[in-house]
Amino acid sequence: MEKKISTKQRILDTASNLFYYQGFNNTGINQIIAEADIAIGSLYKHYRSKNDLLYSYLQTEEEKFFTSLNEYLGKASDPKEKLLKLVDFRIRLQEEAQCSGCHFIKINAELGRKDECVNELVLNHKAKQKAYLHEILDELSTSGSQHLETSLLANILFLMIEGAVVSATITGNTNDLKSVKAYIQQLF
Amino acid sequence: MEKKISTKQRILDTASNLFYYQGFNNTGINQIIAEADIAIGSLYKHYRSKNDLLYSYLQTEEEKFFTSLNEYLGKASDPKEKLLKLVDFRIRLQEEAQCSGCHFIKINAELGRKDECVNELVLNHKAKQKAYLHEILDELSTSGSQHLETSLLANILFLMIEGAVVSATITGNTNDLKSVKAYIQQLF
DNA sequence: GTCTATAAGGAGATAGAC
DNA sequence: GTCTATCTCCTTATAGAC
Repeated sequence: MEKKISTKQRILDTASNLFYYQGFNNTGINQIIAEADIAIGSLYKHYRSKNDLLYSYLQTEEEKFFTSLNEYLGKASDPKEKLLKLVDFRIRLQEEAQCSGCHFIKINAELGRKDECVNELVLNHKAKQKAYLHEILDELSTSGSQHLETSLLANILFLMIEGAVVSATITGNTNDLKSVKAYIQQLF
Repeated sequence: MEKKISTKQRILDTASNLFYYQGFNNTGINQIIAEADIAIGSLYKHYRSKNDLLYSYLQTEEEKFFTSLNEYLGKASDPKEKLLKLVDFRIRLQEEAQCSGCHFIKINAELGRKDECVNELVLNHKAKQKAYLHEILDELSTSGSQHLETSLLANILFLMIEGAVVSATITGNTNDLKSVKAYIQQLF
């Protein structure tokens, strides 16, 4: 017994794709309702405004990100392997998305920090990514040699990956993400 | 004899600020002419379209960036000092701009790679930044010990800085750019 | 809950007077 | 070269029928 995807979900899926691939400001309500094949009245019954749709989009992406990441790393136990797989995860995401970048960086670039709700979601997402890296590096420093202060190194690795994802958005390839992998290989 | 800034220049300055601080898609022609205090007819005598204004904006920023950078590094001769000053330069730029990020990364995030002219300007700017870092590292590897393949290290430093500038846009501070400086201090 | 019709305003761009 | 007036289209959002 297959359950039909709800209208509300279909609206969110359509809007999410458009926001991500062509930008929030470049996406009109009319295009969303046309591609979701619904009437405008239906949209505003489910979502108060275009901004409400944006918040739902970002919240969903936040949940999807860490669920998928944990799933992807699931088997790995060695911290170095975890680091490499974490970068692999980002490579896979970008290759699946035609190198369209990070949802949160893009929204921040479009809207700045003015919308408090959006900014909080972006800040929170990035803080969680950084904390995730810090956890992995904690395992590394207790099991092996201590190269650098763990906190600084976690920060630096985070920034490298951020830069490499942005570079993927600009160049359309994942070469720089692969450079990050090569650097991690040499570092530990 | 002070020369008055031309109307054309004033249009470009106004548009550039608006594009940078509130985004390209968030900036309307009406706002540009209002803030530049000119009539719409005048704008279209000087620029064919809003896109034409965008190209001029990016070209000007490209020139300003490397002119200012060379000026800032002018005195430095030691390659390690050059690296640190290069990051200092980015810190200063972000602090002067209330951490509003990189002109080119932001435009790429808003418009993607669809507009060939914009994408070429962004790609070219980033390639020049990377090449600049490579040059400095070449001096380092001939004068001192060779830690890593120069090309990979230049890449990695570039990505770190890119990530730290994006982080400044998100957090509103330059802490991560300062982490990059700390990392460079330890690296060489 | 989904629909159509429409409001109210802003977008980018052009014509033509001065 | 600068101006005003205007065109056409699209924007987000609401009202009210079914």
